[in-house]
Parts: sequence; C-alpha cells; structure tokens
Amino acid sequence: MSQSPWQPISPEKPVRAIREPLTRERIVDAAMRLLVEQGYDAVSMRKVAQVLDTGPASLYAHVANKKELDQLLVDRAAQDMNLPDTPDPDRWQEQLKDAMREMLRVMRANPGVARAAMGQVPLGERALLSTERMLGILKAGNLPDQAAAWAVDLIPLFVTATAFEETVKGGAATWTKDDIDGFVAYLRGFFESLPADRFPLTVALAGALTAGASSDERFEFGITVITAGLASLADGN
Amino acid sequence: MSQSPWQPISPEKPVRAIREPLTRERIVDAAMRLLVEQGYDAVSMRKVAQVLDTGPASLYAHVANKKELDQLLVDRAAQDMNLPDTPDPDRWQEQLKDAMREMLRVMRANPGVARAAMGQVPLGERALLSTERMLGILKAGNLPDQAAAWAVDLIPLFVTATAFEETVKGGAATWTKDDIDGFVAYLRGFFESLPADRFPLTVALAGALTAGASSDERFEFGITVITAGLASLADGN
DNA sequence: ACCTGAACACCGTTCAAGT
DNA sequence: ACCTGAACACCGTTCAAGT
Repeated sequence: MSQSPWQPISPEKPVRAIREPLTRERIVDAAMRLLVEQGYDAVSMRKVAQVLDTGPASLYAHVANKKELDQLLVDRAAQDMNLPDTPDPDRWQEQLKDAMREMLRVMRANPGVARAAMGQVPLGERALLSTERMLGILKAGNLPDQAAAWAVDLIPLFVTATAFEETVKGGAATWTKDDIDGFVAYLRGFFESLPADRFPLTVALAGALTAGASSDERFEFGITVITAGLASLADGN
Repeated sequence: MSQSPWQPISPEKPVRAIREPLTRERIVDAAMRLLVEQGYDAVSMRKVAQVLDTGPASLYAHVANKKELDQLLVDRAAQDMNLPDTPDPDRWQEQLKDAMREMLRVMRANPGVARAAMGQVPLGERALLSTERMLGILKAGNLPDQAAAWAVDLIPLFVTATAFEETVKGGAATWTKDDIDGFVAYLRGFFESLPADRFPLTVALAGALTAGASSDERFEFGITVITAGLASLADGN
C-alpha cells in the first residue's frame, strides 16, 4: 500500500498555519489571560475554547472540568507569590503580615483568582509551597503545631475573602476612586438617616463604619487583629 | 356604561383557583425554599418563577434583579439570628463568640445564604439590627469606635467565608461523616507523601493540618484568634 | 489519541404585546 | 399596573463521529 514514487513532495506546506496542539498549559495560559483582563465570569469553557480557536468540547481532553481549571488558575497565581523562606523568630509577626500583604497583592494583580480560590483546598505545587513558607513563619513564632496548622487555613480564608469582596463590588469593571467615594458618601448618609432609637450605634458610628474603603486600612486592621490573636497563642506566652 | 341588570352574578367563581398576585414576599418565600432545600445554585430566576407557576419575566416587576433577590434572602435569614441586646462588659468576649456561633448556626440552617451574602454590604433591616447588636457588644468591650466599626466588617467576613467553604465542599448534596472522614484520610496521606525535603513542615504537620474537619474545632479556633486579637485593641489595655 | 459539531439542559435579562 | 411569551445572548458537559 505504499504511495506511488512520483507523488510530489507536497510543496511548501503552510507550516506556520498548522494548529499547535492543545495542551494543559496553553489552556491555562488562555484562561489566565481572560481572568486577568475580564474577570472571573469571563472564564468559561466556551470563551477559553474560542480564544484557542476551537470548541469547548476539545478542552475536556486536557482538563477534567471547570473546577479543575479553577484550581490550575489558582496555582498559576500562587507562582507569583514571594514569601520569605528564612523565618526570623525575632520578627515573625512582621513577616506574617508581609506574607498576607503579598497574598493580597497577587490576588489583586490577578482579579478573579480570589473567586476561583474560594472554597477549594489549594493542592497545587505552588500553593503548597506558600503553605509551607507560612508554616515556617508560624513555627518561628513558637505557635503550637495545631494552632499553626489551623492558622494556615484561617489566613488564606481571610485574605481570599477580602480580595473576593473587592472584586465582587467592582465586578469586571473597575471603579474609579470617585466612584468609591460616591458610594461611601451615599452609604454614610444612609447610616446617618436610620432611626436613632433603634440603631443608635450605627447612626453614631456612621463615619467609622464607612471609613477606609478606598485604602488598605480595613485590610491592615484585619491582619493586625489576626496576628495579635495568633501571638496570644504562642507557647510561653 | 353600567352592566345590564339581568347579567347574572357569575356563579361560584373558582375563587381558590384564581392566581394569588405575585408579591415580593411570595417571591422571597419561594426562593428561600429553593435555597434551603436545593442550595444556592438552584435559586435561579427561572426556577423561582416555575415554583410560582409563572415565567421568569414576571419576577422583574417586584425584584430589580438576581442580586436584589440575593440581598432579600440574606435579610430573611438574618431574621432568625438571635443576638444579645444587653451587652455585658464583664463577659463581652463570651458574648461575641456566642454571636459568631449564632451567625454560623443560621447560615448552616439555611445552606446557600452564605454564598448569597458574600461580597454584599448587608443593608436590610434585619441585617442592620445584627450589626447594631454586634456594635453594642464591642463597645461594651471598650473597643475604640474605629476598631468596633471595622470589626463588624471582619466578623461577618470570617463567619460567612467559613459557612461558604462548608457548602461549597458539600455542594447541594450533603456529605456524610464517613465521606468527610474518607476525604480527610486521603488528604492526610497526600500531605504525608510529599517530598520531605521541599515540604518538611507540611509533611510533619499532616495530622494537624487535616484535624478538626468534621467538627467545629476550626471555627472555634478562628473565633478565639479574632476575639483575642480584638481584646488586645481595647482601650486601657 | 486527539479533536470536533451538535446537542442537551440550563442561565439572567429585555421587550413588545396582552389584560 | 401587572403579567406574559418569546427571544437574545449566554452557560457546563456529553457523545457519536471524524482524523
């Protein structure tokens, strides 16, 4: 069944036009681009497939389902996280706070990752490395094993929820500082206008309740509370 | 243009069969039933409409959109929350912990509410009352105004994220204790099998990392850390 | 082995038309 | 004023058929 010998070599195949084969990596690349540029809701199997110039069904040869794709995206983002690998017992609290700030920074740089991370145990290699580093800091702080273990659950929970809230409020579009200020002013007015007999504290604290929305003060408050709370659990305290 | 007098009174109108008019309340009732029985993903405008024996478009006369319906659901759940209205300076920390336990209880009793609550400012009347009560406890603990205000942001963030994680892991179906134990055993084995040179702490703490999944120990840890952290910010501390 | 088209069973929202 | 059917522009996933 060999071909006839005078069959001409096919001339100048349009090599560049041949489709690169799909791979897990190309799929995650495309999904990540969508995630960063258009937010979590833009990452659908269909849109990812479209970016790769194919149909949604083709993705399922490389990725089990949407949830697995979400996990891959979270792990891809974890790659960018730069956590200290030399814990210092003398300044573990500052290191822990820096680690939380770094987590938030990465989640902000990749809007949508927070939503993808919510409610999944991060088992990717990069994510596990972050956990390992965090455990190092906590053990440097003399936390008991069990406290350190639960803390590496609590900390990402807090940071992820913070980042998720931010992106939900923004949606895909990004609010300008003026938009936020406008909303804050509205909210403050709303609190102040509540019946003072039933909501005395809400009315009195209207200013405080709406403060720090456009800065990191709220987040800083959170990491201060958590760090102080953890420190109170350290051995020999 | 009056009707002719001998027009007979329409005999025995099938009164019971006349459709009750749609109202906000009926819509929320139906949505709440779906939410509790089938989880957050079952609450679609279409399914709610179907339960009410109409089409999805009919709902939009009473509810602005899906997001507003979510807010209404959260407020309906807040109704069930029983928070102390007489703050006691001597045991404010215990009251605060009880309040968090109560919040989690209600969210567990209404699976899906946590997902609906994520990332929205709770502005319903019932939800605002919970905030007011929480502020009362925190002020009884001598927290500065700003700390109390940010704390009533941090606390629901933590409780909601905890409840959300639980329901995500379960999905609509509920895991049995055996299912959880099986998953925990798998996870523990996974951590123990990691390369000990790169993940020494993760391997060593595999047991601690997977402990307390089927009980409230993790949540109790979280409320202990947050309460202790807040206490450290109290005036005259 | 990998990829594809087409289908299945869904979404939220809008709008002209009816009562 | 309220409700409706039908449409628009989407989802995730499956599966038989192709290469």
